[in-house]
Amino acid sequence: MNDFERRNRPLFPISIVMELTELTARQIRYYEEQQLIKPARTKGKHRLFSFADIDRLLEIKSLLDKKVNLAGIKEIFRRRELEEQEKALMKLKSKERQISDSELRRKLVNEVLHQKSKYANSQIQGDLSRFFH
DNA sequence: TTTCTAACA
DNA sequence: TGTTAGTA
Repeated sequence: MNDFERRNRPLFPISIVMELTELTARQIRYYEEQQLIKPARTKGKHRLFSFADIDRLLEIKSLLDKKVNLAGIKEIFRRRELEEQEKALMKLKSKERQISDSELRRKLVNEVLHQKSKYANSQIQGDLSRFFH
């Protein structure tokens, strides 16, 4: 199990979350109603919170202390998600470039080893394969 | 007993 | 946001 799965695993009933966050059940349910958190549910419809949910609730509490209203908090979370998506996209693009580079290298090596280069007939066509593994 | 939803204060 | 009613 990786860290992401660990952080997002639904484990705690609302009573535990109330203790950890010092929020009332009413507040926790209300923040969910306002889409600031999305705890999982048991088959009996009871909420199950993850460590990530708890972190989020603590941050909500902190921001409310700083006089940020729920709309503002929602906006902050929205921007953070956009940043993360942007970051994930850059990572994918980077990976694609790496694949392209390795593919290009593979083709070049293949050309030289099989003397397919347009310089195959030049005098430097000598055995370049010794430069590759 | 705990938690849930809905509704009123 | 607190509180209460009636449930599952």
